[in-house]
Amino acid sequence: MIFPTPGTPVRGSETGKPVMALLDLLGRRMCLRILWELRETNLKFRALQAAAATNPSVLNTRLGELREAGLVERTSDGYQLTEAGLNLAGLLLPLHAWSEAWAADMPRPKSKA
Amino acid sequence: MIFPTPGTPVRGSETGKPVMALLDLLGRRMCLRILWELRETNLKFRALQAAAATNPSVLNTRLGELREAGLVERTSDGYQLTEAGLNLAGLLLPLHAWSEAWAADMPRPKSKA
DNA sequence: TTCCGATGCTATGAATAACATAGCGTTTGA
DNA sequence: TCAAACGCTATGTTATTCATAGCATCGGAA
Repeated sequence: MIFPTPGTPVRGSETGKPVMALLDLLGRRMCLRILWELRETNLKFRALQAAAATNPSVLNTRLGELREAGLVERTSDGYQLTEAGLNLAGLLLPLHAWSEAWAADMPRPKSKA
Repeated sequence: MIFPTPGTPVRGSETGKPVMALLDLLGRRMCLRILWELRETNLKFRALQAAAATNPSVLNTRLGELREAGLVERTSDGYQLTEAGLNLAGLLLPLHAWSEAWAADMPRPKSKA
């Protein structure tokens, strides 16, 4: 599959704009989740697999992409975010608070209407 | 497929935590992209399809999910973000600047080493 | 040195989702 | 009243993901 890289076309965009490559990358299964799980701790392969409740093939594929993208690196202490990865994860942190407000506004889950 | 809703299990998490539902939702193809394209303008179905360079079935599926999630609504003037959707899209805006810095740090696309 | 368990994957086949394209029924405007 | 735009749905093919099994390596204990 196309590897999302700034400067080259990706799914949904031929322009090569970095943000398009990023949106393609982040839109792949478990990608956001991996960044989320690693945001404040290193995790080894199996621990990450358990944390994200995924299967090894998808995990390994995503990890390969994230390493290629310079967001994740493998150390003797497991996978961890690079400096760039940490910066990106930092941008994702507000999603937590947003999601709580979102949940509070959603009548469906507990059908309290 | 499981519909990501706060309070119910989603792919990758049984906890029902809102942020997990959100990460599942955002991790679906074209979901981030749709939010991105609608961030500052309404778009009708076909215009959105062209903007995101996708096919109508995926687009329609995602739009259904996003409308269920209360992030997108359909008006006589096309699809637009709800207030919640606008708030979320606002959180995504910094990705643009981040991606530019990311691209600048990546030696690969232009192999300038 | 020989186990054993943990680790980091790879392999495989089935299930699911996405893709590309055609086209249908309705609305809008001329 | 006709044509173009619109919002999709349908269909068949391809790509991705899922679930599970299993293998090679490594470190530590016996």
